[in-house]
Amino acid sequence: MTGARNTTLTITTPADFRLARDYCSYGYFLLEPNHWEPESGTVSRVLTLEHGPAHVEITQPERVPEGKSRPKPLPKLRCRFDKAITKSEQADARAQISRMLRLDLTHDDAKSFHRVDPRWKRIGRARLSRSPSLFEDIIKTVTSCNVAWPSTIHMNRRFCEVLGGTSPTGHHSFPSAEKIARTRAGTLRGRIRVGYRDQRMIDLARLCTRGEIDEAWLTDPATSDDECFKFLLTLPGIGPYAAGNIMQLLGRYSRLALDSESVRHGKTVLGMTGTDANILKKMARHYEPFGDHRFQSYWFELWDWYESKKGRSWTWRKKETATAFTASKLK
DNA sequence: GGTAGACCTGGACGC
DNA sequence: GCGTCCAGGTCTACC
Repeated sequence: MTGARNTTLTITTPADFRLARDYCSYGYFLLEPNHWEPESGTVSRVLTLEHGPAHVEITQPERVPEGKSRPKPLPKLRCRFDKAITKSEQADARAQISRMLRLDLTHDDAKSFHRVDPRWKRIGRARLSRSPSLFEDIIKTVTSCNVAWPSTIHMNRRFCEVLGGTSPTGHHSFPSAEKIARTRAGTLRGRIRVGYRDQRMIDLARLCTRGEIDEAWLTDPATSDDECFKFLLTLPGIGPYAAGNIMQLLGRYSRLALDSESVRHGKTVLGMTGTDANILKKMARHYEPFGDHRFQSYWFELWDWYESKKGRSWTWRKKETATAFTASKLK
């Protein structure tokens, strides 16, 4: 994907940002159209821009500091597109990449979290990756409800293959809200296999296109976590788990997103006993001391457990996780 | 406010 | 290869 006219952007990151660690920090990095190449440390995916889809490859350059032998990542990213993109598209691409990689979370924000939960200071975990858009995060969350992980992978792949746009090098994008809003329920059900989620996803897309899901309001510090959570619960297909998960994707970490994996974690790692409902209550109490960082503490504990089984997340391969990360194989 | 059952898909299992 | 069972979170109806 080289070409003299193709655009390359450089994006400055916070000093503590590490592409491998911070991108491979949440399960969505394994879902299409996202791709992580462990050998080269490259993030790639298609971004939807004003003049059409553009594939981007993102790397973090390294340099060997004077007097040292090991290379250290530089606080910048190199973003190579498969076509030339306009100035306004470049600004949009920067914003989408920044959202995806949580570049808005500063080194000081990370320090605040580590003061509350010092367990993650050494490895430096604080950021959780997400999608370039809130709409994609919402739909991905719905594809993760009431299914096993392989089905979530399949739904996201089909979304891109069936409804996504195509970049000049033949890569598919995640479909826009406008595209899904215009799609028939039968297409979602028959070709993307989303089942009963079909109409709910179309309704979510229509709410997005009408501006009724206002990311600026949802992320405004003046909007309380309770207001945000209550609003999310009014959305079709969004219950307590999905609302909690969308909260963390919005950068609000004061709530947990409790599901069957939480029960497993409570039993397996925290040694909790009782009915599932009892364990969920115990989980909620267990993470209270982490306050506004509850989800980060919970999630990195869960992630650490996966890594104890499967190695560091930045060594995982998408294909292998489709079969290796099912509940029965993680017990 | 709490709870039972339906909603779909796909993996696991038995034959 | 086929049929059956089950897991998974949300929604609705009902008590």
